Amino acid sequence: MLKAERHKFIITKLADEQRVSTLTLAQDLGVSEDSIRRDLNKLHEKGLLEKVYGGAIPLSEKHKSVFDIEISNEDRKKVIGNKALSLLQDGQVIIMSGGTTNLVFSKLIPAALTATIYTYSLPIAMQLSRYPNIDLIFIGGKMQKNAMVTIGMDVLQVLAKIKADICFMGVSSIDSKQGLTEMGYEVSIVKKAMIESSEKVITMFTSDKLNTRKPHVVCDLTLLDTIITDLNPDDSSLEEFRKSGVIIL
Amino acid sequence: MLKAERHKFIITKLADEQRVSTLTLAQDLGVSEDSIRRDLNKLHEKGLLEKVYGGAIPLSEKHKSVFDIEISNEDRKKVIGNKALSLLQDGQVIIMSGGTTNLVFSKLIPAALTATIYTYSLPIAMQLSRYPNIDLIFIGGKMQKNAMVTIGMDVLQVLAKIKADICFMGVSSIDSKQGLTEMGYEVSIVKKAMIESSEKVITMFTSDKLNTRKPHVVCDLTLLDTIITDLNPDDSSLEEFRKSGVIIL
DNA sequence: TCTAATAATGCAAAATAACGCAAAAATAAT
DNA sequence: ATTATTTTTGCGTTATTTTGCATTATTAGA
Repeated sequence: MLKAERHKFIITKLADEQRVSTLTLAQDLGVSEDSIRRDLNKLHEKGLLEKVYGGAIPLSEKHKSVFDIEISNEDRKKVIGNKALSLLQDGQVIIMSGGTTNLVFSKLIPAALTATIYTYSLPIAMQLSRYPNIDLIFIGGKMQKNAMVTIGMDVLQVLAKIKADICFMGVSSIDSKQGLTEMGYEVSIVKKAMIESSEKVITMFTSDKLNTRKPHVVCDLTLLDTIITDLNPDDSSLEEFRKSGVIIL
Repeated sequence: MLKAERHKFIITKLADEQRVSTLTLAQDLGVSEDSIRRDLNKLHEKGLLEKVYGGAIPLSEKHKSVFDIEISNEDRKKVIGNKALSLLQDGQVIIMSGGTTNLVFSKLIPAALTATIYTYSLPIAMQLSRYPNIDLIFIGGKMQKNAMVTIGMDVLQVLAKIKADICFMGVSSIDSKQGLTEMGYEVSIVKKAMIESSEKVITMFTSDKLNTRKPHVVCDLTLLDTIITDLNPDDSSLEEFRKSGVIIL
């Protein structure tokens, strides 16, 4: 049994049972407890588990790196993303806002897509950088660190100069009367600029955002071309939106 | 038995059993363990398997997500990063280039540091976005997708307008005669601009980059203020650099 | 505080790997 | 064919890694 196999076994068992004990592992794998301890130390160094007295437990959420982003309601967001795929066409110029909905959407984009995409979100840019046929342009500026997006004048200046075919916009809050609203003033300004620069505006949001409000207004529903939710397009809770004439997917 | 046949056998067996041992393979194929080791090394170089003590295992499906970045020689890079920490001061304006050395360095920065940092590397920006007291500015532009950095005119324009106290620069190649050189033309231009915009220029590189060359010249040694390697500052292989008067950490 | 369990450390033996080298084998050149 | 050249191979030697044990800390819990 190779050391690497032991490591794999330990990781697997840990994921399975949420805890492993030094003694049990030693018996399972037929090696001394010392070896197991050394394995556990190695795996701990690699940041794959948390050592505790008597064994090990999975990594606590805190120590995870910035690079793995927590996505809530991922399933719903996949539903939304899949609907959005139908709007993509080769050759488009696209603006993508930040947010985890857009991030999930990015992962669903077919590898062959040819397009030019502007974004100001770090995680989305990283995701899109694996697509060989996408011209990717990052809109620089001051970083809003929690959301990992750029904001401010620099962003507005760039947006003012471009003209996109379509923009995919995640939203914080949407309400049939108030329209789109955001928590941060600066983000709301950036979104306004995005809308200005795009031929078509697609908003994507999970149904829990429905009929909620935030301090800063982005725009009202009339400026939106399409909204995409995880709900069935003719769900009753979308009634008000249907009246406003926006396309619902 | 031809070498190519052995290779094929090894790959097949590995796919089959998820592990191969040097000893067993030697017996199976009727050659010495040395030959098997050489085979395994070759196959490892080709990126077809993962070598481990006692044999080999299939490639770990690690960097499946764009978000986890493979860092080679991480230990050495940590040594470099730790040395570089001594150059940080509160209140500095800093430019950071891309590269994994800088990424490792970023992770080592003390949480309390107050500074303004410009960067054009997505992974580094993500990493730095967890520091509460750092003003982070991302330099936008067209993305060079494999390196996850922006390049081109937009980057140059921003760099031309800023004046930093210090810049931390990873390098592809350095040679005591040729100076700094890069694989890509555009990256070389960006680095030139970085140097222009910075009071002090710090270059960081692992010792395997020493005395190597790439097509595009960035600058010669005289423009560098400090170089940081994983070697002891008075290592003999740094002799030429000492003569040029640059500070060596 | 005391005690039993668990961990860390240093060490030597065994296993494995790396290195240099010369013989053997394969390949290319004449 | 045969000579020259490169590649491959196995062996001896020297590192490096792994392992279990003995010993010495450290920890958790009564």
